[in-house]
Amino acid sequence: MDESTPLDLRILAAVAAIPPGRVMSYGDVAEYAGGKSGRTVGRVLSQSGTGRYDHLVDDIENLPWHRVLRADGSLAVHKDDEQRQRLLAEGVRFRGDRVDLAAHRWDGR
DNA sequence: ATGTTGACACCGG
DNA sequence: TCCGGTGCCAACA
Repeated sequence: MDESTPLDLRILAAVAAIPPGRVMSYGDVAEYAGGKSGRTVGRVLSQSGTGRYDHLVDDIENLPWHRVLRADGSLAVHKDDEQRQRLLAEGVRFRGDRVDLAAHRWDGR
């Protein structure tokens, strides 16, 4: 995955690489994928379900978008319900309405 | 070209 | 800790 790869694709690949039970913030993914800001990551994920990237990602239906959350551990505002269920199902611990980042944050290795 | 709009982040009160 | 304001980047109208 080098510089020639489109940013959108690198972001999707980074998300797809997050192991079950682990999470990354939008900013983390942006940095890991060589992007500029977390906003870009949020934009790509928001489009991942519209068919925009169906031709670029093999199993887009199975993209673990729920493992990406805000820097403070709070969930994506529009999909928070489903996101919480999916994370709980993977054993992710919550502190109230936020994920315990210290315990689940993935560094890409 | 110019303003608006987000699945964001950081800082100060 | 909660809330606003401010900075950001790219897509869109």
